[in-house]
Amino acid sequence: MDASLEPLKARRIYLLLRERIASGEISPGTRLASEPALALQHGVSRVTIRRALDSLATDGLIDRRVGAGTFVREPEAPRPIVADFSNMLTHLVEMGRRTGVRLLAFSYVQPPEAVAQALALGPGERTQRSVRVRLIDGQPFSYLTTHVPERIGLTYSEADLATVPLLTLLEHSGALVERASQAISATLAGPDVAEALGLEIGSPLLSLTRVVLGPDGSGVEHLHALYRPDRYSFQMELHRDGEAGERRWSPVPAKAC
Amino acid sequence: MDASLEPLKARRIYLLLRERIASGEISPGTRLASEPALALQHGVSRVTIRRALDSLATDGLIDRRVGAGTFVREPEAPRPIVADFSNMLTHLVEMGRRTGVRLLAFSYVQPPEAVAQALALGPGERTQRSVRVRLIDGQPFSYLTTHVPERIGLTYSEADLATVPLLTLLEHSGALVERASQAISATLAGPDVAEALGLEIGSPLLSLTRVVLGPDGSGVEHLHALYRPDRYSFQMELHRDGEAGERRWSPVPAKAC
DNA sequence: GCAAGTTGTCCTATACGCTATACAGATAGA
DNA sequence: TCTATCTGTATAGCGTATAGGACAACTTGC
Repeated sequence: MDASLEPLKARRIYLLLRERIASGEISPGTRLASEPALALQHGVSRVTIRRALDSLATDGLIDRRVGAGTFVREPEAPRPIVADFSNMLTHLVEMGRRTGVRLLAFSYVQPPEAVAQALALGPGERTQRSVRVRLIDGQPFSYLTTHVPERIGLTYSEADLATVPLLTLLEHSGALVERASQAISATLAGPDVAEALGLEIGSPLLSLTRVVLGPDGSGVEHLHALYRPDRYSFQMELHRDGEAGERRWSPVPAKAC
Repeated sequence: MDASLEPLKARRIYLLLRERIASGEISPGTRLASEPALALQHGVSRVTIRRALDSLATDGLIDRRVGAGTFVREPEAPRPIVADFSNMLTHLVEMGRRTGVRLLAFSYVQPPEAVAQALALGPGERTQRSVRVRLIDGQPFSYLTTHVPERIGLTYSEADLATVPLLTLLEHSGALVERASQAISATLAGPDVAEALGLEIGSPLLSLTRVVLGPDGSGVEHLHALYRPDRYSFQMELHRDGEAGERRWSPVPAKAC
């Protein structure tokens, strides 16, 4: 979780062991090789091994017992939030979890080239830019940067944005929301995002870019979202469809939530 | 490409800038902030900034001009592959791109606990484990670890696996493939994955875990896939559906490919 | 042409990652 | 109980990354 301040060699070994544990290659309850043994195996000093194990320990992945050894801990299952392909949070209500929003920035700006192009804006056309952090049970899990064309953004206030979902604001404002295209990728946490999400710089993040368009192809919203993978993931059910030779996966429609 | 011997801070800044360039956050042709400015922004010395820029320069991502500044170079256009929500590669044929597979490992093993559970295996039941790297135009973009119950895996050979898509093998073998559930997340590259994908250790990766089940709920395949985000991303089209007050996104069905 | 600002190069002092070693306290097995 | 082995802790020393300068060569805009 916080291996980013870690030196090079220790970080490498940390990632290596973390991968082996996560993949189940080293199953829970197993005793790891001793620190001197690991040092020998990896060709580093024992101090370096200890640094790696320290990180694993603060991640809660291992259990160190003096005199006995180091053991892989049973996962605690603080289950992350799960969203389906349409990015709706599911089961939030059933689980009795509370979400919140912190508005970090709000202003009207000249949008980045990529955003202007995606929203099909004219040259010089400005956008309302907002940066929000979403929380679940008081813990931040996503960092959202949105751009909305100025004429649409002016229909609601900064205070609205901090309380009402953006898409609701847009549809109440009369903007017609017809379709969207989104891409999912991965990236690293920069300094600002890392701080807002309570992460180390260089932590992995799930990245989502969504462009919402109206019926006439005009841009309504540009969303760039970064998620903590330990607290949020996309999940979807697929069904095998089609005739033999032409079979493929198709999505199972989302349950309302 | 190889900054692996690079020190800590310089490496971080290298990764950060590289990510921003790859994601288009800093568009091609743009001039970067000056080295002293970058040093100030990131709270490091100019020497460190220069180390990071050196790596970007040898990667061919930036263009440094004495007296003028540092500029983001136009990408050489190895556009990333795009997959839709059902994880089908799209437009591969139209683009005339060739994919390949390298088989890194193949054996029958006692599966990790998590896998055994997902596939609903009995205790002691073994699986066929394979590790493959997929290539596009000779470049690796994904690292796939699959587990298949032994009785199903025995119906095809190691050579088959290196040439024919796994799902095709499974369906030809008589296994009934009914549905699947998958989760998308993000993680960091460990040493082995990093080498196989030609990345630095600690690079961000898109992670997909898919469990394929037969009609009776029996496990058919467990897939753990890691993707280079610069060469691969998930993309999907959504449509706004439902009555007012109950509106939500639904997926636009994939085009056959 | 000139001034301001940029990258390229060199320097020294400091900070720190890493190694190597030693020893104390806890544990487990014979 | 005794012994081997493990983790926890501390120390000293080396090599190098980093900080913080200074200066030259070059470009751009005025």
